[in-house]
Amino acid sequence: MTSQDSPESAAASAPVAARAGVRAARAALSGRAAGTRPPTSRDVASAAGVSQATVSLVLGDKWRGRVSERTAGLVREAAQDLGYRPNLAARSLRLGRTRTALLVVPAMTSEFFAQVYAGAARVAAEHGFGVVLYPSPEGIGPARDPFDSARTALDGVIASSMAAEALASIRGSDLPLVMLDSDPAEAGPAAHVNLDIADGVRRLTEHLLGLGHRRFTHIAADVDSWTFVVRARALAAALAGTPDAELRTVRAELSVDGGRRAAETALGSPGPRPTALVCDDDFLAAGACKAAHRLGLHVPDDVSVTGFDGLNLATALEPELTTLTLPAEQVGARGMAALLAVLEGRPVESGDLPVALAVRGSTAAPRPA
Amino acid sequence: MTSQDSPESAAASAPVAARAGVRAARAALSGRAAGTRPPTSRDVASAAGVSQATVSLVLGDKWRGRVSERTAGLVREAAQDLGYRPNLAARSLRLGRTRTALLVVPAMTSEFFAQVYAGAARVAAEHGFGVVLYPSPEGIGPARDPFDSARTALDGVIASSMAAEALASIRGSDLPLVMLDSDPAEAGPAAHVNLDIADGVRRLTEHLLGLGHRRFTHIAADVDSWTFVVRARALAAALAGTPDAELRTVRAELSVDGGRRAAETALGSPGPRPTALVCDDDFLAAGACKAAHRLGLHVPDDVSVTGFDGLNLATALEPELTTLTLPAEQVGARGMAALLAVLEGRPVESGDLPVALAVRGSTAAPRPA
DNA sequence: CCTCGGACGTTATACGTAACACTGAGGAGT
DNA sequence: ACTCCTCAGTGTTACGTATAACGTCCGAGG
Repeated sequence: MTSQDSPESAAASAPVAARAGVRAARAALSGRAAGTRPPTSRDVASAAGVSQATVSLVLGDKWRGRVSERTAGLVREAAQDLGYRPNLAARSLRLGRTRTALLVVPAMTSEFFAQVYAGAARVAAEHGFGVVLYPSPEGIGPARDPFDSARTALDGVIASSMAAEALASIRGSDLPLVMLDSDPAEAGPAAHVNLDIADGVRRLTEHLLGLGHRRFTHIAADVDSWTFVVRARALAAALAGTPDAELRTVRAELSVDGGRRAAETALGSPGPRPTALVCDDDFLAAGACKAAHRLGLHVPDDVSVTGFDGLNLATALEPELTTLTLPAEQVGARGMAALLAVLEGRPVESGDLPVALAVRGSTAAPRPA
Repeated sequence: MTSQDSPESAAASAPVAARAGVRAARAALSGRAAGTRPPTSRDVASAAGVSQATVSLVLGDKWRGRVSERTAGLVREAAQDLGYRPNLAARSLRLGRTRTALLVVPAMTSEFFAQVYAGAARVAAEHGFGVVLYPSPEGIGPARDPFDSARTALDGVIASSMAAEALASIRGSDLPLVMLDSDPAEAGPAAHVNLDIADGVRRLTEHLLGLGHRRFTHIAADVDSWTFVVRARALAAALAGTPDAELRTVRAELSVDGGRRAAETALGSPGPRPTALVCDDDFLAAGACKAAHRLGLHVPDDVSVTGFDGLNLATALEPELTTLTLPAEQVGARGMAALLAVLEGRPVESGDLPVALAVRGSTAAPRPA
């Protein structure tokens, strides 16, 4: 290997020459089939008879006025022939950007957040971005923060306020951050995408008041999250205008069974029975329906039940749930759009997303006393 | 390379010197706060007073017998102080591997596949891998294959057989592939992770036969996918041993409403009514329950209904669904484990995953004629 | 005749990492 | 005294891309 090809390149460049020789040989052999190594921009260049820089220019669409139409065509053809795909790692290294965003949600197994992901991924794909998920917020094994190792591979973060513990370490990094459905007061410098939950709750409450309900119990998620705080506040505010309305609250673990237990408590308590159970999400509402059933009560005639989120579950139940349908896909899409805006230095478009009230079979006028 | 190396390299190397000078100045200024550029292994090296190569050795855990305990400690301390994180793009470029797997599923908004993802991500994280999702198989805008641009950033693929259209382009690449719940006959060279669905269906059928059911209708998913083919086959096979059992099939769009319509057809058909509706998934079963309700039939006394998958939905319904619970998380975990095995050249551990029969309130003995 | 812009490219880096090939010092063996 | 190890590291390279900084050729203008 201590080749003597040209007189003086001697010691230092010997390995270079050797390697280059090997590669040249391989490349010359068949152009592409050698070793099945994926083709690089240099391979395209030599196939097209131009320099690697020109390939980069043409395929990067920055060639107007710098490369002739004919040459550009040659390059594109060669790239096509070889099945050239740019190496993303090399590009990221060179540019210092990865075109990848991190989405942090409490649990992907929730249909709601799955849709948030879908929306974010859709918008991302339209702009050549990818979306990765924060791996298992539930925590795997020893609590090594997975964000830690991945942050060099990210351009920005979109985070739900419900993923509290993950947020701490993310705040520490100086990555652009977009918060979803979070307290505007503490979002700090981060952009945020919010829902007009207060308005939705007001309309839901008016629907129930209009049916004649006066005794409400809020089946409240036992989770310390902005979105649930807002729901509770809005419900209280919406009932405040009706003097004879009364509101109690029972906290529930966020699951079907948690909802069932809370509703059994609410419906079995001494004193006049509530006629409307306003639940913090559709699963809680499903549990509430089960509780009613167990106590021999009929939904909606004995007790009305409302949900929150508008998941598929809402229409799978019998009766179907009256619920507030949150535009989950839109939340994700707007979140990604906001992140892209931040990354490009554009102003973030603001305005809360509307929430839809879906009136279905689980609510009706209460039976007269 | 047409250089005249020694004396007059002046001109050529001038920019190098300038750049290096700038960097040296910046680095010297404050060690890390300059420009907020993330620290590199070279920064760690100079902070620890060693070479970059040593840093790589120590942090890569390949230093036994090559670096003294003391020096290693110094390096680790410096890395800690600077908050050093290896640049993943650079590492991938150097190693030609990305430690990233692609998961291809038909829809993330299905709870089942969300759990598959969770399992895959868990195992991946345990091995320092990441999992990305095939972006929107539903197809965004013009059908530019998203896999196309991303394949250089992947080490392997895990794919559900239900994501048919995406599979074509993936088969073309020579990435290691693991198929989930797919036809062993056509999996080809790919490894696969399968479920013992036939056994589950047999147990489910025996449960129904044991209750006295003889007239079955299969509410079959209107999807051309291996897993549904197996379900249909297994059901027919399990009933074959009981001469007086009869089986009809109604195809249904894979949704609650599809299930409702199919069940209305099944229950409203002329001739003796089926007493058991065996549905291809839990959403179809929910629809079947709604259909029964609309026709004034009681579940399970007038008609038994069974689901498939064991989603949260199954226990949210009233009555709760008797269903076959698929170990979705395990499927994802085994898929990732298989991919890791392939990547490391280890043999893939085989054996079908068991399926659990959950007997709940939606099945009972049929009312005597 | 000289020069001066385009048009059309090319050359030479740098990005941050991992790994190979070395080196120098201090013994051990013969 | 010589070689041969081992220890404890260092110097250098290449991975594939994007881009700043240069050429070169050519026709037109002075």
